[in-house]
Amino acid sequence: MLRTNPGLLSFIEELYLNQSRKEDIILRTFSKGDQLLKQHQQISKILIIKEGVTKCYLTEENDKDYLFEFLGKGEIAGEIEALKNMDCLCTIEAITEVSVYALSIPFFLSQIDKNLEINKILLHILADRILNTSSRASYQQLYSIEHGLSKLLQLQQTEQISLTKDDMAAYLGISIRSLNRTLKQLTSKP
Amino acid sequence: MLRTNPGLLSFIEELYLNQSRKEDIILRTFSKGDQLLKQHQQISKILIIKEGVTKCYLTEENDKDYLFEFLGKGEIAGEIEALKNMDCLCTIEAITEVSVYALSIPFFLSQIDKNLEINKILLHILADRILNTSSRASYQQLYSIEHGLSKLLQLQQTEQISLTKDDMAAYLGISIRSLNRTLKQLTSKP
DNA sequence: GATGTTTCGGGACAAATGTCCTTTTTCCGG
DNA sequence: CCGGAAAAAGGACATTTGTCCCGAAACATC
Repeated sequence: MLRTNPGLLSFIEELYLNQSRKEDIILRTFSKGDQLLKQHQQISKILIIKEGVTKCYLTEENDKDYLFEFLGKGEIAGEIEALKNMDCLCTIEAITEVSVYALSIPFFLSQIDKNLEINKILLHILADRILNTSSRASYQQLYSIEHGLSKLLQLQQTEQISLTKDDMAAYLGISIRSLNRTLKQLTSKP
Repeated sequence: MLRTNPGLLSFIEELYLNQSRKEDIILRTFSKGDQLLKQHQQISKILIIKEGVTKCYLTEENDKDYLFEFLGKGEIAGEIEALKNMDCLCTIEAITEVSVYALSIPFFLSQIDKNLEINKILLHILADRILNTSSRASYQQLYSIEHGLSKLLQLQQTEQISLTKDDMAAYLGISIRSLNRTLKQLTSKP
């Protein structure tokens, strides 16, 4: 639900501190609501989240949002777009204060081209993401919306964040009306 | 819908012909209905499809199947499980006669460990798969079932295969009853 | 504090979908 | 060719979900 990757974070942290040029990896901060990457636009940097939580979503042609995941510490964004040289697939938006390590694209690609270790790390990241996406897709068939919703509510507790109802509905893939109904059920029953 | 990867196929073909030991990559054939990999079981080989079409699905605890994709020439299976050293996520089943290149797991992992080129190839494969899965997930929100269904029917025409209704329903994520209804609509209207 | 404006929740209805069960079709063995 | 079993199709109903819209609450303005 909230994805994190501590291993990648410490790896990048080290890269950041040891870099010779001081332009390959820079630190950036964003305020709540800022868009780190925008759907259909060219990416400017590859981002690794150092602190904070973002949401990753895409807006479909019918104006509905499809919210893929919440990204936390150590999660990476933009790497697929860089690899495939394509425009941004989805929008990454800060839902808390966020700080990130931003790698320049040439730097990232040159590393991919020659650094075996980074390749392996990235391979595992992408594999994890596939596992995550796949299991979520089937999860939404298997479990009831109640189940997903209560996990969302939990997430807000533990992370001390507050999601808008729009976000919750977009994540669960339902309308706000349905969300309200389910919320009412949840609060009355248990 | 039917995924293929001609580039990977010719790459493996070459590896196969040039291998020194004759056990790293072997050829295998399967009949329609055979299961190449089975969910929850350990994988024995990494497979690359040389010829034929398979379906990739997982059976949920409520006994419903979730059909991810149809895999054709050049598609790979088992690589994520090998990488993450885990049991098979889904079942791969032949829906036509199928022949595959089967790589031994130690061979595959040793290549990953030291061969930069294979790493890069795999990276692109996984990136493609993420793009594919993501766009399909949102696609199913955006487009009507009619749309997906007519694409399925087309696929059967062009590939000269015939899917069972169960498969079609599992792919579309609906019940057979719904599938029948939609089929009727499709045949009456246009 | 009254009034207008915006946001939010929920009622009412319609559409879509699943489940259950009956009817129809298909397929075999005799 | 017939009868019966098995598979497929479809009718009927219940449930879920979405859309539309109205009224209540929150907020701002004067």
